Amino acid sequence: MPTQKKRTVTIQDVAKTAGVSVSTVSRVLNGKVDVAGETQERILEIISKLGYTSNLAARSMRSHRKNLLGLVVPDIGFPYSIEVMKGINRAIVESTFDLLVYTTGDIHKTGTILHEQHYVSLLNNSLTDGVIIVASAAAEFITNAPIIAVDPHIINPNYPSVQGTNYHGALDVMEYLISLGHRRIAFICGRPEIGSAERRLKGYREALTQAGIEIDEDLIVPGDFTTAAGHTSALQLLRLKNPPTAIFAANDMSAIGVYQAAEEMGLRIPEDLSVVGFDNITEAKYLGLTTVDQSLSEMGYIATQMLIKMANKETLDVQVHKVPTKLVKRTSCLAVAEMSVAGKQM
Amino acid sequence: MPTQKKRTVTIQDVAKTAGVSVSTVSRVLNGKVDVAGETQERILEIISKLGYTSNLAARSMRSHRKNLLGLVVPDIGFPYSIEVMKGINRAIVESTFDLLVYTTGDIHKTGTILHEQHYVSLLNNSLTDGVIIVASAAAEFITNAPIIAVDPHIINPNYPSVQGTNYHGALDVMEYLISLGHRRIAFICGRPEIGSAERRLKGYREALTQAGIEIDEDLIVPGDFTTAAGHTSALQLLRLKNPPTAIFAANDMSAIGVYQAAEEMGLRIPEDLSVVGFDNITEAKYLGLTTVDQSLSEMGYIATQMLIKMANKETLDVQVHKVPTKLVKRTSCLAVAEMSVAGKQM
DNA sequence: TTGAAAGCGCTAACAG
DNA sequence: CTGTTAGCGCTTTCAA
Repeated sequence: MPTQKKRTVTIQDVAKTAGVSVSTVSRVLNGKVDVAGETQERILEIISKLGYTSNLAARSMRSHRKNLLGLVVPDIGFPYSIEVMKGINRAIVESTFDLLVYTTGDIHKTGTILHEQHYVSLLNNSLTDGVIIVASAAAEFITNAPIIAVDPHIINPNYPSVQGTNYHGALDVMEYLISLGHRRIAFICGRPEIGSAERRLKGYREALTQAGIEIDEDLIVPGDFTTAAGHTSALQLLRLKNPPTAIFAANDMSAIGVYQAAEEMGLRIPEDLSVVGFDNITEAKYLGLTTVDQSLSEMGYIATQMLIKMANKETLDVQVHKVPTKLVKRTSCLAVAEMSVAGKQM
Repeated sequence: MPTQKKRTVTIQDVAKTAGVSVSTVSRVLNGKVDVAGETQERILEIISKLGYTSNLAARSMRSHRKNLLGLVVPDIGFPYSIEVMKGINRAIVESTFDLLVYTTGDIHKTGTILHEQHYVSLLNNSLTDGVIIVASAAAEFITNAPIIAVDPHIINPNYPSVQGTNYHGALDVMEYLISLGHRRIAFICGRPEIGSAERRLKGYREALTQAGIEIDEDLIVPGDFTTAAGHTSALQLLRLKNPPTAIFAANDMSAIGVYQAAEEMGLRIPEDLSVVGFDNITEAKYLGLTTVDQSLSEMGYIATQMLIKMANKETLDVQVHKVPTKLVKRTSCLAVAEMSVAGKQM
């Protein structure tokens, strides 16, 4: 392996080479003003000549402000995490903070709540000035530095959080479908342990009640946010004696399952069947399916800004920040594609 | 702010509470066998009661193996980085390593080469067992632990790397376009300082030469991988007295610019104009544009596996690993959308 | 089987 | 303006 030093260059080496004490070097490193110009220059030169880099670990151990934010996310490869990270990224760009993302690659690799708590502590107790936790299942965290949760599973967590308006989004969906003349509208559930999924279901029920449409429990079918489950449940619905004319899926992954099922049954969307999915992050948006955009990226952006405020010891205006959802109506694939190009939504 | 301890719980606190020395606690923490079963249980209990988490910084400073890999990316919000991260994520899941991603959010925030080198050292000299660096511009790195580069700008870097077969991919594109009967094929360049962009251009030229088509330098126009530049250059091309019948864009972002330009000129794709873009990661794939898939995610996957080998002190079979590109022919948006659903490429 | 003590590389008083 | 000194929290000999 080329280009590798045998031993790491430390502040000691720099000090020795420069003929000064380590504290002087440290001062230069930290941009303190009380160093003679000549000394400073010499040290800087030696630093770059030796290829010295300060040891993050040692530095974090001593000083308190690190200008580093942490992000704990179960994986970094799925659309959901990616959307949130886009927003976080934007806020980081605008700030003076850097970002350290910690991931185990897979939520199933290690367990959940315990590990979330562990990683939050790991980062916050040593390296970072605060951490963002995405889709957290834990009810509380032990940490010195501030934390903020994006879309926590718990509805009323014990920590500041950013959440989408899931209930109202569901109301919007139903209002739209009902305005289209639908009376038999089915709902494909999300994972019941997740707060946001339950709010969507609640909105579904409430909208029917308000519209004076009797709730048919046969039209409420299980799901788990996957395309496979959406597919299965949609088939079940479409084979009913009295099938629904519209299906509201708890997320866009499930909606794609519905799309597949409709295709297999030879049904056309939206002529024969209206399909709406919550979320707007997967290929559903290219299939002409109407979706609810809860702007995950916006949630990441706002969360980061809130965290930075906390790291700067400013107080927060609200403990729970709500990001509004938006119904995105679509009719065909081509229309979408052209729209996204015209709007330069790259 | 609720749920926050005033002071971080340290190994000292655990030791004191358990009535043992810190070294005993440390032994338990590190799974050493020479601890009495009874003592171990008691300590474990106290650890969880106190909510103790070991300080990553302090730990890293003393021990050498950290089971942690680093990733340095200029940003985590752009399609390019995201694709690579998907593959890295997959490899991490399969391994015993965790991943720490370091980003400044934006390549322009801080500078480039110097900062890349800095971050690599930062991670590798303290926290991680090795780092992956994406789209690196630096020619060399000073680091103790191993590094691997994904798609480095430099063609022959001084460190192990994973690269796409850019030259051959370009050859494939040209073969395809020529087989369609095109003779006037234009090329929109990428950033000239980037090795992979230059290889694509080289492939373009070589293919023309081999096909006995004279190279018209007017058909080779500048670009910088952005949609805007692709748009401008495409307009320039299409307004030529003798315009091209096909355009090969150095990446898919530029290809979208071409798509926009064609639309403005009232040209239909592919009837009036064939468009091919290198890369397969943006919405280009939903616009019916033919693209070259260089499987960035595969590159991330392989790089991670190579890095793990190095971290385990195994030797590498090759210093430069080539990941083959693949031409993805498309004719219309709908076809693609259906294809991707049928294939369940979520 | 356990404890005491020596640092890892760094920053932050405190003197000078 | 600069050096001395004392740890940060942890792992790791070395003794007991």
